[in-house]
Amino acid sequence: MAKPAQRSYSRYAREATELLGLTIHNARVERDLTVADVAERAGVSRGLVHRIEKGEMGSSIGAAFEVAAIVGLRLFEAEPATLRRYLSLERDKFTLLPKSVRKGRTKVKDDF
Amino acid sequence: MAKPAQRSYSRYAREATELLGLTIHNARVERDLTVADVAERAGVSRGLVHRIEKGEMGSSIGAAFEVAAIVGLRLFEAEPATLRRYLSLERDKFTLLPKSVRKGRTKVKDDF
DNA sequence: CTAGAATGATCTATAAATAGGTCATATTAC
DNA sequence: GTAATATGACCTATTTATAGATCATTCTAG
Repeated sequence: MAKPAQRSYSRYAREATELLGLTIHNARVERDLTVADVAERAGVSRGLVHRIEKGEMGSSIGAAFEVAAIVGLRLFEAEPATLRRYLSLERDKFTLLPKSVRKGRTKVKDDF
Repeated sequence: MAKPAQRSYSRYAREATELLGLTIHNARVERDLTVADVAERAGVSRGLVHRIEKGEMGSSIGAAFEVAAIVGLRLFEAEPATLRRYLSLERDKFTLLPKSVRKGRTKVKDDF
């Protein structure tokens, strides 16, 4: 009962995915790592690394981020310790506020 | 002949995925959008949006980035136009240089 | 030039993600 | 309080991604 297939994506999402792939590719080349090297370290196949670098939308986020980490990319432009602080901040963001401060639903336009 | 299953991920990749999910969640709540709203706009199921917000590694990168865009997140901290410039830069990064500047393979440590 | 290596693409069987439903539990509105 | 809504979790059928192989091409080293 899944969808008939053929997803559509916004331009922004497509370009962001392509940018991630290109950045991974460039970082890998700069570090003189082969696709096979990265695939083995990430525990995925050579073809998957290739598709991630191509920016294919269907790749799993786990594999993509793992590969990104292996080639030395810092997601969110943050070092591990910094990223951990961000995590704590986001985790606590709404736990203190009562949810009732969020009142009426508002229409938001798709401005991307 | 796929792998027997049960992937393992680095801590950095796991935390980056969790941070993305939390940030999406907080952005959605701030905009007073329901999970169902976002799911419908993204063309995915309610459960998938939920899993993305939980930071599950198996979600597709396309779905995750689409949802992120819908709740107003700017991946790579870039507006659409800026992201497009980044894309161009990354695309051209190595096309000018001869590949022979990259000489011997170097050992790189897994420092994350 | 030739030999070797890396890349990029395609194919098939299998594993995994997803849709879409249901249900239980908050949470909010009344 | 009750009703309505949102969330979170679970299940199953189906779609999709992935592993692993092969092959053609491009790049590199000699």
